[in-house]
Amino acid sequence: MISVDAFDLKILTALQDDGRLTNQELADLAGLSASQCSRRRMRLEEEKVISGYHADLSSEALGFGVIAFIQVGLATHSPDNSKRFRALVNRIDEIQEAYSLTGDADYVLKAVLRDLKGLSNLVNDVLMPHQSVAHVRSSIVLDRLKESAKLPLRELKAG
Amino acid sequence: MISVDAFDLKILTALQDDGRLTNQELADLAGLSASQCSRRRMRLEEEKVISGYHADLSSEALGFGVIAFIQVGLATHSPDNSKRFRALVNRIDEIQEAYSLTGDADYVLKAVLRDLKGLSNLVNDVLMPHQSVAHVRSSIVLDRLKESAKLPLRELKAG
DNA sequence: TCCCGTTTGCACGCTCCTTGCGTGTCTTAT
DNA sequence: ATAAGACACGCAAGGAGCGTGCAAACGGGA
Repeated sequence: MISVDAFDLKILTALQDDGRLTNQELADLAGLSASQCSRRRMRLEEEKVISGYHADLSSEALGFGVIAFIQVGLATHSPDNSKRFRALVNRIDEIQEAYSLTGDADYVLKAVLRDLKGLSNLVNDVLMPHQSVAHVRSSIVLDRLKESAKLPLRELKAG
Repeated sequence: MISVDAFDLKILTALQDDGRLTNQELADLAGLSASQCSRRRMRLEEEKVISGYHADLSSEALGFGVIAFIQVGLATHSPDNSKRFRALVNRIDEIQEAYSLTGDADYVLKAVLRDLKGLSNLVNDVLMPHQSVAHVRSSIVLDRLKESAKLPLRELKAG
C-alpha cells in the first residue's frame, strides 16, 4: 500500500502548484533538507503518485477561442460500438477530456477549438457521421470560472 | 502581438508532455542549442504563453474515487447573485473546473471527491442550501476515457 | 536496555542553467 | 549595391541544482 505522510503531502501540494520547484525550495516549504526532498520526490514518482509534469499553456495566447462540452449518445451499446467510439475519441486531439456518465447522455466530451468553425467541423463532419454515434448535443462555454487539475489535498491526513 | 514560430511550437509541445524536460533535451527535440531553448522558454513564460508548470497527481493513488459533473441553476441572474456563486465556487477545492454554458443549465462544475459521501455533502450540504442556487443536478463519472489539459498544437502553423 | 531498521542532514562529484560574447543572416535606408 | 542595424544563433564559463554515499539520530520491538 502506498503511504503518504505529512511531509509527502506538503511536497505534493507544492508541486501541484509549481511543478518546477527546486529541491531546495521544496525543502524550505516542507521543513526538510533538499536531499531528502529529492529522495521523497523520486519515491513519489516511482510509486506513480506523481504521474507526470506538464506545462500549462494559455489557450487565449495560442488562439483557441472556443471550449465546448459535447454530449454524445451511442447508436448501440454493444462492446464493439463502444470500442469504435473510444478509438475515435482517442485520436482527436481537440478532445481534452472524455467521460461516460450516469444520467441522460452516454458520454460527455470537452473539446478545445480555434473557433466556432472548428466546433462545427468536429460535430458535423467528424462526430455525427461516425457509425458509432446516434446523437450529439453541444454546449459552448461562455465563461471559465475555474480550470485546474489540482486534487483537494487539504483535507488529507497522513496515512 | 505574440509570435510563435516552429521552434516555439516544438518546445511548447514537448513541455506540454513533460514539464521537467532539460534545456538540453528540449534542444535535441527542437534542433536548437540548449542556451537558445532556455532563452525561448523564458520568453514564452514571460509572455504568459506558458502560464505555469504543474505536477499531475494520481487521484486513484491518493484515494479520490469519485468524479462528478454538477449542473447548477441560479436562483436569480442578478449580478450580485452571480458574484456570490462565483465566490462559493472559488473557495471549494473539490471543484476543479467551473464554466457557464449555453443551453439548459447556468453552470457546470466538475468536482473530485473521496467517495459518494463527499459528493452528497457537497451537493446537499454546500451547494443546495446556498442562497444563490436554485437547483442542482449531478452526474457521476463511470469511466474516464481521456483526461488531459493539452492544447491541440499539431495543426498550428508558425505566426 | 539493547538492537535493528528507517529517516535524516551533510558533503561531494556531476549535471544543468543562464548569461556574455562573437558570428552569421536578414532587413532597411542611403 | 552597400552599409548599418536588428536579430537569432552556438559556444563557453561561472554558478546553481541534483542525487548518492555516509554517519548520526530516531523509534519501535524483544
